[in-house]
Amino acid sequence: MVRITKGPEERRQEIVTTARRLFESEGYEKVTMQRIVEEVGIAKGTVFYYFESKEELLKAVVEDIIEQDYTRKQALVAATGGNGLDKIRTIMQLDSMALKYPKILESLHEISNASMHTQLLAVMVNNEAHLYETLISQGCDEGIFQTDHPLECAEFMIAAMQFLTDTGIYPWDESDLMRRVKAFPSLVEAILKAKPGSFQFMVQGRDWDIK
Amino acid sequence: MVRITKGPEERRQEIVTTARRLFESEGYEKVTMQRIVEEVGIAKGTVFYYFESKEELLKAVVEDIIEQDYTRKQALVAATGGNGLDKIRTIMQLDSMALKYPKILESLHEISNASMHTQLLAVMVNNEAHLYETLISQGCDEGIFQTDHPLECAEFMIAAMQFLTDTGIYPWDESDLMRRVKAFPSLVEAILKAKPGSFQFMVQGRDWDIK
DNA sequence: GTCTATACAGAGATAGAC
DNA sequence: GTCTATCTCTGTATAGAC
Repeated sequence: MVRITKGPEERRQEIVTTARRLFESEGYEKVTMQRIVEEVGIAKGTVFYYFESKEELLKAVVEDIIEQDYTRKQALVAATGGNGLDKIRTIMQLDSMALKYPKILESLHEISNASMHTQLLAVMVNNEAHLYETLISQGCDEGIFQTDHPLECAEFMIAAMQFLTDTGIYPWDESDLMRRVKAFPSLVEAILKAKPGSFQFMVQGRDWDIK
Repeated sequence: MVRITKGPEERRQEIVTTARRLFESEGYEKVTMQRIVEEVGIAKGTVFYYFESKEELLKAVVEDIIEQDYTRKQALVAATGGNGLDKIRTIMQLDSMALKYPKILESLHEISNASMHTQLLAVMVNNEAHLYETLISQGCDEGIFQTDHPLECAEFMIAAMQFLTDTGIYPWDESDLMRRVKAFPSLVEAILKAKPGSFQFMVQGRDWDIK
């Protein structure tokens, strides 16, 4: 058989990218190592040369997703002007966009995806919380928010909102989703002691109202 | 070989109980069907007669856990007097007890357990939220809380608190856990617009302060 | 250092006898 | 309703070619 040698970083990234695509579209448990190596066009042993196990590969994929997402958001925040609320609005709206598109297949409620989703969620909470913390602190300085625990506020809100709306984690009813998203603004405003209506943007421009 | 026939419900429950014990102590993914049937003392085919797949068996186990937990809490609430806050305190303290003991083995942070934990968490949120909703509404009537969304408040708080403190879901640092739990009272008070200090009991009588 | 090819124990699942 | 026997295919390990 033809032997193709590539630089180690290139090959590694190739595996991660392919695995990510397959995991995202068909679920971690359903995708076999066999399938991955066929798609990449390498031998089975090669994957195990780069990653000790399937779980290690999953970790790498999760890091890949998080890193990409985080970088994009941080750049966006840096490029955005305005007060803390304006900046939070910017990244929150980015989230709602990102949530819609690539989840079509995922939302086939598979328990099989749970390991991947949970890990993703946990790492995301860790990362995003620090981003939000900065913006919440800024808002406190500007007098539009008020809290003694900006980081914990951020973690609390992100964890709850992600968990309660991600249909990849659990097949929530559509009516449950609507109900929850409609309540989010007042909940967030209560936590941050923000002016009523500040977070109303969270339910606007969405299909929640129409359905 | 000896052939033992039992009533279908008895046998089913026997399988669920054994599977639950093994899943809880060693993790869902690590426990094989082979292991389960050996422990129960039946043939492999029998399990597949009762449950279509290993995942179906997991569902049954999760329901078993939730049901037991929910029944106990509901009875406790019914037996407790006082206002909404008193009752919430009662079940919240029950939680912290339940969390401590049977998790010793689980807290070996295994990705393998994620599917089970996530499912458990989601079903628990669904169930407990309704319990808390009643108590929050009662508190609103009594003038000690204030919210337009008692159910969504409940879901939000339960999801966030469980997710951020369950080391079976993700191996959080101990310092993260302490930090978060210490912030919970003021976050919950903000959401429910309760009197400052109302939920201070959440951090008392715990080991958080000592460590 | 990179990679292929192949081997293998053990997993979840199934068919059909009892 | 329960058993045994058996199937397929998985994740993983490894020997050795380039």
